[in-house]
Amino acid sequence: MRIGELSARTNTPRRLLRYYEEQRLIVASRSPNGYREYDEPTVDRVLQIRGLLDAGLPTRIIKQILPCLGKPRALYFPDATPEMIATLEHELDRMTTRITCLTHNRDAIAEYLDAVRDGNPPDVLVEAPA
Amino acid sequence: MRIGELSARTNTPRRLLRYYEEQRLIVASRSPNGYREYDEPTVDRVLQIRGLLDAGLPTRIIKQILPCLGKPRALYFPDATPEMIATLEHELDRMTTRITCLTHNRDAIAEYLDAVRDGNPPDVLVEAPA
DNA sequence: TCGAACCATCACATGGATGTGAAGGTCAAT
DNA sequence: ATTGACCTTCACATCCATGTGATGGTTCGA
Repeated sequence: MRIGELSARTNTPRRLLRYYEEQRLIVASRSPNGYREYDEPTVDRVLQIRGLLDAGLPTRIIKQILPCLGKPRALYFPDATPEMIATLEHELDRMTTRITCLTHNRDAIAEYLDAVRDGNPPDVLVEAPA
Repeated sequence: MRIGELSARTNTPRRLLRYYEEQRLIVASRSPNGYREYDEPTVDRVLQIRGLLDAGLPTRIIKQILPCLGKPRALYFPDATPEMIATLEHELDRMTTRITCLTHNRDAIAEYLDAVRDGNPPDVLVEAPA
């Protein structure tokens, strides 16, 4: 498919698809006329990239992580240098921390919203900032 | 305490503490000489801010979320306008999505690392990109 | 009284993910 | 043959969280 369709199906601006390619997160072949041509799996890949990006990972890291993910696990299997392993381990920790933090705060917000929704707003209303 | 101590205790550059104040995420009183003066709870607050920031929330959102969090729940209780509730609900969804995505990918990475560590690297090594 | 270690404000720089638009090629339908 | 909807590259702009440094005030101990 061409960039327009990929853009539509992933809900991602064309600009960004080109950017991801520039960052070597995705690849595209070219039609004789120079148009980018994407294959089907790219759709999922872009979705995953967006997810990770939105989750706060920079493209630099995503680039390292992606190859270790998809179904056909070993499809692209870069030499797992110790240095890269270390990066992954580090990022693993960061992700766990993030998850904890996010979960924590999400639960707090949920609880808060529940309280408000039940017409059961917090007991005291001490101060309302300007 | 003054900014130096807060910076040390939260492991946060002074520059950022001033920035958070500018974004109205924290407040500081001033000593007669103009120095910022922080109270104890600010330490936790900064930590929480950093966590949320690292989790990918922008200060704009954090500002809205923070008041709904801390222990003395109703301490700052802005009028919960329907519009703000909507924002919170929306952000709640986003956080959940994020958590799912992060968890998903983290598990995949963990699994991958386990495999590599066990001297049990993926079966096939198809292609190593330049 | 001098220097070191704080603090202040201001302002400009950077990096990463994006937005936006110009200038132009391709192609299908009219 | 022209129009309109695609596509290309290039380049500059924006937002946000940060870095960095200039310039100067305050406080304290040697």
